[in-house]
Amino acid sequence: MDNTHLPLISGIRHDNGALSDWYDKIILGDCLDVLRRMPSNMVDVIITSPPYADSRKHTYGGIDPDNYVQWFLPIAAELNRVLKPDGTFILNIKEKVVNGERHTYVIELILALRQQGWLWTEEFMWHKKNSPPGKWPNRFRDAWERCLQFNKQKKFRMYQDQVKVPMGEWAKSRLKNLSETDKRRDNSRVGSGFGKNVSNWVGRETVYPDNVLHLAPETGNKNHSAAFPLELPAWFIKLFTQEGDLVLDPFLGSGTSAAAARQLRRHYLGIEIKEDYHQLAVSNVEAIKVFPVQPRLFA
Amino acid sequence: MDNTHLPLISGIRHDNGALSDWYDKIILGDCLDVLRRMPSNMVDVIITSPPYADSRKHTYGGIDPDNYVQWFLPIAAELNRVLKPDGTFILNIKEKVVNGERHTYVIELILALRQQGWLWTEEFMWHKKNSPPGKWPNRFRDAWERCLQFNKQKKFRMYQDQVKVPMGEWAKSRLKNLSETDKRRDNSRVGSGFGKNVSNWVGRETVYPDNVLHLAPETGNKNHSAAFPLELPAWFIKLFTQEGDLVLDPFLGSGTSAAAARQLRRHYLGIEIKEDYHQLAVSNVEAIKVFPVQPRLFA
DNA sequence: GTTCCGCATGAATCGATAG
DNA sequence: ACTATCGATTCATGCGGAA
Repeated sequence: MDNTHLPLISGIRHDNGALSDWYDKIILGDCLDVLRRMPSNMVDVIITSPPYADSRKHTYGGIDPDNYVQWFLPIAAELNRVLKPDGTFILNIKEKVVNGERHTYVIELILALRQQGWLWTEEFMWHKKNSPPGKWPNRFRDAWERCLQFNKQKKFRMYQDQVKVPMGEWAKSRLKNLSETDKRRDNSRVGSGFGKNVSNWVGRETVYPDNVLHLAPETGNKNHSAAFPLELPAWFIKLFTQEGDLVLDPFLGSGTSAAAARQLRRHYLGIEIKEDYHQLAVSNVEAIKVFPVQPRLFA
Repeated sequence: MDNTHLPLISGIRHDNGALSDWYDKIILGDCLDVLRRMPSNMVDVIITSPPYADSRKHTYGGIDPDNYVQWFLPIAAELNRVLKPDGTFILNIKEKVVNGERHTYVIELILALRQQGWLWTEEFMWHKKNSPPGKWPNRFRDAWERCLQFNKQKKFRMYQDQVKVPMGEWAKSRLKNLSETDKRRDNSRVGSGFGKNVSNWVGRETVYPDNVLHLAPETGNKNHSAAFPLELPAWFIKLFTQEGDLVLDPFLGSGTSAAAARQLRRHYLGIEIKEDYHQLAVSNVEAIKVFPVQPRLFA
């Protein structure tokens, strides 16, 4: 595979060189080591889905739920350092069931991160429309995950207009179980808008979303499985960054965050410890076709 | 208003009399006092939405978020005592935003309840489909609340079949085609003595739900605002109790939990400290029309 | 080219059985 | 007794092949 246009760690100066040396890299290595070499206050948004406790034993060595907080805290400290003061950290995570109970490592992590200085600004909810099946005598299948938002300070950048949703789309994604009458009502509303003030309708074409995301997890459409669908990091990237900003994912996995960043013309920096995942990420990010940053006619 | 058929606290013996003395009552009083007079192990399910920190100041005197856990723990201890060993406690709650952050009293409460002996079995998510509009520079509108499930032991009663839902739209197209194949298969198998295919497909007209509830919050159809819509407690009541079981809500508010229990022919016990809410609850519960519990001919 | 249809698959969990 | 492994259970999506 030809990665020459995607320089890896070997091409990076370790003397706090130009920030752009860190742009658009997919680095093979332990994220704690790599993060410690990065300059401070350079990342605009961090979006990551760290290995779930014990669930990727063969991939990451498996983090014991009881040691999860202690394992994550040093990494979070570095994430805090490299993040810009007005940047945002999005943590996609969900506690697993241990011995019939939801384990508490996630909520303990929230408390620990606050003690570390992070502000727990918000908890978004990712509703997984097609969660894996399963039935147990004491439990239904799990259809949601947390997307925890942390910040370094109360004032942070947020471009809410970038994630406004057309009302039709919103209603569509609202839920598949919308009744036919709802759909008809929606259509009739569009039709009945004819006599109304056009500017009113234009103004109502898009609405702000809420803090619940309805996305289907990506299932084996390629020959890999992504932790989350491209739309998930894309949504947060649009919300918290502008074109040319830097998106960091310290647990890149198959590269979804970096792919989303590239597609949205943000710079990306991904770190992945497993070589096969790293290769997969490079390949997946390469596959993203982007227009040149200035797709205009020659002057 | 004629409440004679809904005896209140004054009609209850304080000597641990018959359990049925506590059935179908709506009690005006402080829930901690009332709970302490109740016999142990008598309640099948507890469903409640306690006063939100600081947000009902004029109603409940306002619980400071920083003291929320300490305020709730003694109540939770009594709830644990009165709950049957195989019963379930559902806590509908959502942390409010304080000083730009989600406050931590809810997740601290989870940890404290576990230390008290509760098992944190599951966290259901209530997605509020029509959440009230609102926009802030750093935050979207909040469209979900937690429904925390706690139990006294790993084995608890759960009637999953009672909350099955129709299959998704996707099944219709498939069901058509597969029904023909299924019939053919069934015919061939009838000859060989295996006749379970048809019944399998009949059973598959409904599927088990997941742990995300999609309900619209009750909008001001009365002149009050209900903490949750009737469907919310109804769902948990169907899931965790059978007809004739006892449903407890120690913070009854306008009576939604008791109304749902009555409608589903469960016994109810509601406690409410504010007199106007108490009256409202009595009125709302009275308004629920139910068939007699034993609509049979005289023996 | 479209549309339709069949099929594999996913960050799961429990209870029983085995060591 | 305590840990490790395995089978059973189940929904909705998107891909690929077929009509």
